[in-house]
Amino acid sequence: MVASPAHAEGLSVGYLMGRARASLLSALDSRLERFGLSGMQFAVLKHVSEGSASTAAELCRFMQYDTGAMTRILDRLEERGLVRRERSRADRRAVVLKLAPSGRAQLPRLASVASGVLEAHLAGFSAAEVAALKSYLGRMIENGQSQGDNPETLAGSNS
Amino acid sequence: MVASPAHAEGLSVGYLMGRARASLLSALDSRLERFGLSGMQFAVLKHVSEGSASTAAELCRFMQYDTGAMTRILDRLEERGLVRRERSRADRRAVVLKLAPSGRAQLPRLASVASGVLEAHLAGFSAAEVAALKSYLGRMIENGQSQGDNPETLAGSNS
DNA sequence: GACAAATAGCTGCCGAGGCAGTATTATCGT
DNA sequence: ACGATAATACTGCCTCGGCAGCTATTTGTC
Repeated sequence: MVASPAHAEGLSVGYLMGRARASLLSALDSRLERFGLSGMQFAVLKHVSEGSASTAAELCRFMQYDTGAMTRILDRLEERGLVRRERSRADRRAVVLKLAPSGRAQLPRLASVASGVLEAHLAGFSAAEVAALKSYLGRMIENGQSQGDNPETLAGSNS
Repeated sequence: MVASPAHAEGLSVGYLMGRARASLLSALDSRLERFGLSGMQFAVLKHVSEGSASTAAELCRFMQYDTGAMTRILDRLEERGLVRRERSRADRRAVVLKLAPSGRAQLPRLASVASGVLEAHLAGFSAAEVAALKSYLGRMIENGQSQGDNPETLAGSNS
């Protein structure tokens, strides 16, 4: 009755994604531990360094992250002297984020650790397989966005 | 030196997995909300019903879940009359989990909601693509297990 | 049989993310 | 120019998962 029962079997896709993500995250955290950083803190640092976002709000939109949590992460990064916060003069609500010298100095090492973790998890993957994986995940995200807003779209179909 | 730099670009695989999983989870939670259950509670209920695990400890191993958190989830499920806990007579430390009648009655509806959410996220996927996705995730998990234990395996390769 | 080690389940504590509320500043309509 | 609306960043509050510690029970060793 439903589209294809083969898809659903046991929600295993969800479990596998959770496990794979947890493995990636905990490996990253454990390898960054000796730098006193969490994976999330590193990710923020990296985005700031790449200029993906210049303010906290942009960063939150870009990373789909809570603004409160972001404030606290930036607190830590600023305490440790890795990031600087400056009130923007163009928009005095906004805080401009900049990499502090210490952050700039440490970033390459951190980035190499992080990419090492990812490489290890993708060991044995061909470039085409990585691309396929990314594309699948992207499609799932898109599907989820279409669905997430209108809860009545899916009715649970049958008994 | 390392396998392929192309893999690493921006850790995007990690981000995509996080987003895809978050989308799946939040959709499941929001659709289960009117039943007063979280996605995690449903997952436990389902495993109990399928006999994947008959005790809390087995359930924790099977789902890679914390024992303390499991206790609290089972508390809720028992309060709501969906699950029964019985001290095992064979091993008086263990608690045997059984689906209560109310749980058994509600499960089909819940399961159909859950599989609907998954189906929606996998809309447009062929069976082969779903299989490939699962296989990729499985391989990442395996790679992570080999690596997670010995942190010095990966040295961060280069600058 | 007695003692050590391991296991099941539970509890308190901690850190992190999500959410609501607040003060400040921008923007838009009129 | 003025007021309504929105946006930024920050702060408590809540919940949840992970961890350490605890008791009761089982298993293994001598």
